[in-house]
Amino acid sequence: MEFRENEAIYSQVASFVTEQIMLGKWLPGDKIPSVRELASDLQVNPHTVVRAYDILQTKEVISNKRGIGFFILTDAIEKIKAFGKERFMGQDLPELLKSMYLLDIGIEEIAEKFETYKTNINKTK
Amino acid sequence: MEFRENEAIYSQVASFVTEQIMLGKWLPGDKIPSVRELASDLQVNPHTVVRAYDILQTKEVISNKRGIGFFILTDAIEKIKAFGKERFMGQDLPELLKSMYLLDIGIEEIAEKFETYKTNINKTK
Amino acid sequence: MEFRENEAIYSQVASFVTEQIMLGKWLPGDKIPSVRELASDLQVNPHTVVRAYDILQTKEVISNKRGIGFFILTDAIEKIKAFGKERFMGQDLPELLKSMYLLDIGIEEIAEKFETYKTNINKTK
Amino acid sequence: MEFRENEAIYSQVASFVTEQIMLGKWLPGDKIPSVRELASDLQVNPHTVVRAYDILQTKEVISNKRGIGFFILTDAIEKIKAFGKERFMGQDLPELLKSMYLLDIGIEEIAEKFETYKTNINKTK
DNA sequence: GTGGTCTAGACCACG
DNA sequence: GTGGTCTAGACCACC
Repeated sequence: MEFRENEAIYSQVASFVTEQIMLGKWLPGDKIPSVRELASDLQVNPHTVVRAYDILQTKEVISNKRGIGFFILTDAIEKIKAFGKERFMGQDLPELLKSMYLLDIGIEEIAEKFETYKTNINKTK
Repeated sequence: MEFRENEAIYSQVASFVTEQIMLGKWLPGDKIPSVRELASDLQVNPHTVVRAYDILQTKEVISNKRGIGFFILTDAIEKIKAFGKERFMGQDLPELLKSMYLLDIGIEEIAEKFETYKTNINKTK
Repeated sequence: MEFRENEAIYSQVASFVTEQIMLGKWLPGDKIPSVRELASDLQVNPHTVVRAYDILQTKEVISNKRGIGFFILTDAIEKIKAFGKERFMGQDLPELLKSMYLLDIGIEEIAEKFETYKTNINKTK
Repeated sequence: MEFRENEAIYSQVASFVTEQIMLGKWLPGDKIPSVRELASDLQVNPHTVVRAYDILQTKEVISNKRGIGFFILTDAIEKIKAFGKERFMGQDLPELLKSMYLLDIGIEEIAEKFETYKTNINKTK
């Protein structure tokens, strides 16, 4: 896996996990890869995965069964949506609107890109 | 002025300057505040303003007349739009579309917020 | 049975056994549940129960009759009180007093809660 | 500084900081020692102090001024009391009451120890 | 096997 | 100077 330069790896690992859940690749109730396993898969230090799992645990997306591993909580998807929407509405969206206004970009252009994006996603499925 | 946690202050200072220009508060050809003055106004370290001006100079938005100060270049607005659009289309927008897709946010919601945003901007003018 | 996060499960299992004895639910001289039985009842790994019984054996609260099972020793209650009081006075209480002092909690508040606690216990009997 | 065996060092460092505040040795609004400084003072790895500060920042006891250091928030004492009281009432107190009941310890004994504790504290002041 | 913690040492962006 | 991040490697308790 490749990581973006401008965001901390542990944060991207956490996002990776949430995406697996949101895309239905990992299911609520299931065990997720162990710290060492995911670290090996993603070619990062176990410490970094620990930090990512720690964040997800705080957000009540995953939970630790001692001595066994981490499991996806049954209401993980709702939690992810709640956190994500809060962030989107409070931070991302205001930035987006400001950029659109200042750069003189119309909503039609965004709508078009969004359609293209969704089409591409469905193709790769 | 208050700064967002997730972005470097010098970067937000640079954005502040470009916004003044885009909003027509500071005009091309005019002199902008001295490093010390802006640092004092925004309550930041002068070092930080130097770095912001440095970036804007690299982007050919402002120019330094030695011993006098920094001036907004005549084609600053075009430069800002070019840089801004590139960044927006290449980096910000893809992230946003992904969030919208995963969080199940429709384009209509964005369109509505955008209208509200534009209305509010015009009121404050 | 639910377990507290901050304490090892085997330790809580051991506490569970001592409580059954102190509350008179299990009597000195009697046989206690087999490792497998208790593990099944409490939904824990048999390994964990083994460890708990091991500790209680060391503290001379229970004793193993090979091939038959574990039995509560006749002086179990005295042993439990001795161990418990030592731990309470030497470790738990000092921490608690410090917390009470720093958080500005009065002894009256504790006394009141204690009365309520005792009343509730007697009701459930 | 010496650390207890049964509690993580980072947690004890966090407690150390809160105690300095509660005892009035460090004041709200003031800067606390830098990560490296405290790590050196307490003879621990800087990483460990980072983790402690991270927790305190989450609890809104301290706040980071970028490039300068961590500062005690003005309402730190209230925050500490709130967190502490919640923990005490929800976790420590129930344990305390149970121990008192099972070990047959009276409230008078606790009261006496508490008085002794407070007297000793005042002497060392 | 699992996660949790700690150290040592390095590099980086930021102010 | 400040904090933030990452790695490598080790040890531990627990299940």
